[in-house]
Amino acid sequence: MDDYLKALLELSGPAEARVTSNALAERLGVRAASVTGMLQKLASQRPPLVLYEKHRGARLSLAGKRRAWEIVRHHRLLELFLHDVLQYSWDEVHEEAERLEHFISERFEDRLAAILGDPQIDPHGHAIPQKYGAGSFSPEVPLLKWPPGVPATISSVEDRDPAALRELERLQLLPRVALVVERKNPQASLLVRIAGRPEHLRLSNELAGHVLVVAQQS
Amino acid sequence: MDDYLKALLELSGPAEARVTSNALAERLGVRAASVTGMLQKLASQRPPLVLYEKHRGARLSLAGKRRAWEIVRHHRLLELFLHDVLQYSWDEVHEEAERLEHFISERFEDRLAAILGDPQIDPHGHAIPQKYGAGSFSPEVPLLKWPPGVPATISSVEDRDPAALRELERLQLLPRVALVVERKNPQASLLVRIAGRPEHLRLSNELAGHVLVVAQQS
DNA sequence: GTTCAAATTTAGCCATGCCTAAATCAAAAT
DNA sequence: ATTTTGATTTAGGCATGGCTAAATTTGAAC
Repeated sequence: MDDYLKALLELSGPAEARVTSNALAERLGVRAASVTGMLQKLASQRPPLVLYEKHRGARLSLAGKRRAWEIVRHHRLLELFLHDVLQYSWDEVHEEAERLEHFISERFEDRLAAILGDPQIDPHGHAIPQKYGAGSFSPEVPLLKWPPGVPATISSVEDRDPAALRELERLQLLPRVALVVERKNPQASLLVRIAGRPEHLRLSNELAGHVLVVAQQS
Repeated sequence: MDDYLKALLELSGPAEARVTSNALAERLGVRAASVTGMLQKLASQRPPLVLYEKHRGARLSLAGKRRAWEIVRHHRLLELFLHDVLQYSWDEVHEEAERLEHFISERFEDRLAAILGDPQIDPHGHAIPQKYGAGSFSPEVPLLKWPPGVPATISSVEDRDPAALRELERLQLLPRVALVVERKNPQASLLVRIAGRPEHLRLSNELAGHVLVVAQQS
């Protein structure tokens, strides 16, 4: 159930657009028929967690959003804890956090935040929502879509793909690193240069798709 | 499933006696009929996790024992972590550990043990089994059954009852504390004196039942 | 040895969340 | 405006682990 709410949050984005059953099914790795069933259940909870109109997708209700952001907070606090305290590498944290996020108590959440010093950012550069907070989406854009020549800073990286994360670490493409896209090779790859380094890096579109950037920090 | 294995481990004790469906049902807070169903399932796993003869109870198989001790290790490592790192009080750790013990990975277990310094004892005085180890039962006996006048040391306390734990903490009846049973009042209470203190404490049988002791440490 | 009570098991049901296959709807193309 | 096709929903099953109520077995008391 939590997984559906989280997927809705992430797929509907800042505009809170409706999300189709198919999109949810793909994201969650289940069949569309299962999604329909679950959406019906979520919509018939009291209070409803999603607003669902058949054949036109679903979006989160207020209660659904609250719960979804809470789970995201759990996830990101756990990732940071696993990384900083338990010495997980950054490609290992997602899977474990994904499992545990559903089971930690309010107290665990609070204590974790306390020993981590009320952190704002997780190991992949994602903002950790405040408690009871509605969370927010930052205005980052995929590196793939960034205009060549314009200085950018990596704001975050997609956390779900361990192999990609290992590769990004090897290339030192980490959050807060400044770079410039030198040249785009639309169907295949991207040439980038990290600020303050001479050499160029060639990134597959696949890999660049995992990197999100914002305009150069002053 | 894990819960059944753990309950079997704890109820069958060092002698590995068979445990009846009823005893399991009581410990797990489910109906006896549910226990029968689960025992049948556990016995028909490959390899079987329990050895079950209908109408005469069940005991753990080797594989069942392995899994049960692993869960106990998870539980006690988590309790110690919650207490020492996340600053839980000792009456709060059980419930959270009970939930999380099922979901932490091997890696989590290992890292936890590492940052805790490969600990041997949890906050309630219970031995933390070694990894892959078969665990063992220490020769502790309930304070209620300890002979009056013979010096004893608290080895551990029952971790499942938060109210009792708060009371024990208030009275300073903690693991490694030495004491003597002054007088027994079979149907009601116990008079004890903590070593090096003048005053006597009156413990209800109920409370004393939560305390386990061993012969005085040299 | 029979009876009876308590313990245990069987039978059949509920909810959760997944599945496949079949039906249906909606929207794009004619 | 109709057809077609792809998206979506319905219908009916499966496994998990609970439940109640009704058998059945065991073992203790006569």
